[in-house]
Amino acid sequence: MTEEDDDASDTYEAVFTALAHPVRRRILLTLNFEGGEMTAGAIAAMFKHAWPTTTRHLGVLVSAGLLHPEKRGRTRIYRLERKRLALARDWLDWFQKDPNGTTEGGTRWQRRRSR
Amino acid sequence: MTEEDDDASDTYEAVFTALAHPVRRRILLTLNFEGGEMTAGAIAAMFKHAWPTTTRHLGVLVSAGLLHPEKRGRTRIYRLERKRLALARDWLDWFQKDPNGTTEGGTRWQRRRSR
DNA sequence: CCATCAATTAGCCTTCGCGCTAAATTAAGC
DNA sequence: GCTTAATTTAGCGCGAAGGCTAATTGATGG
Repeated sequence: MTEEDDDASDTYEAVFTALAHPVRRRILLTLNFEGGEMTAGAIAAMFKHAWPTTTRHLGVLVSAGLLHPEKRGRTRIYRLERKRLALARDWLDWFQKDPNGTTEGGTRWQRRRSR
Repeated sequence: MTEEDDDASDTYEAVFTALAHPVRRRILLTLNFEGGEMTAGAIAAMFKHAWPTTTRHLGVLVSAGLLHPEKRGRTRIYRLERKRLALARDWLDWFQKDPNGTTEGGTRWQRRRSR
């Protein structure tokens, strides 16, 4: 039970840490826009910084589970893992609904965004 | 136009960086569960680490716009800013819907979570 | 097989995050 | 007004993040 909690905590830590850097967010957004898959070269070409820097960012995204790498010939393809992003989205969703089902505590609960 | 983008980028950077640390996520969750408001002392009492450490975490959350501080007598009350959390949630939401309205690119688009 | 292209790995350096303790602030209470 | 309680500010130390260049791997093509 305690271990499960730690695992979950580690998961969120990795995901939100990965999302914290603008370069990594831009990689995710572009990947999303481009259909979910890109080569390392195409991703590295987006930035002015050195290629190894991009490689490192890709590593962070992969170990957070947000990207999945696949070797194809001499190029490497990175695929977006939308389920992992949904996990973070769902965590944030807790703050938009009634926290525990009770109405105690004073603050009234507005239900925003019906969709 | 470019400045607006930078501002937005800074906003997301601050918010996701704030969310990256387990202590700060726990503060937000507890605050949510407790109705949205707590004193600094009550928050600090949740953790085994020193009080100034909590003060610093609260500072990070405040400058990310996720918490709003209010002086009341000699105690300080921190209030949860749910709109700010919704902003991060909405950013993540882009990855769960059709990215640009077109169906090109191959990946089929599933619409998860009807609620 | 040798050269080349795609990408990663190794190693360096600087800045930043986050823990601590000690000192300072500020409001209440007697 | 002095003490006590609530909280922040100052400053230190260490380890990790994130940039760079140089070197290495591994698949392709001639």
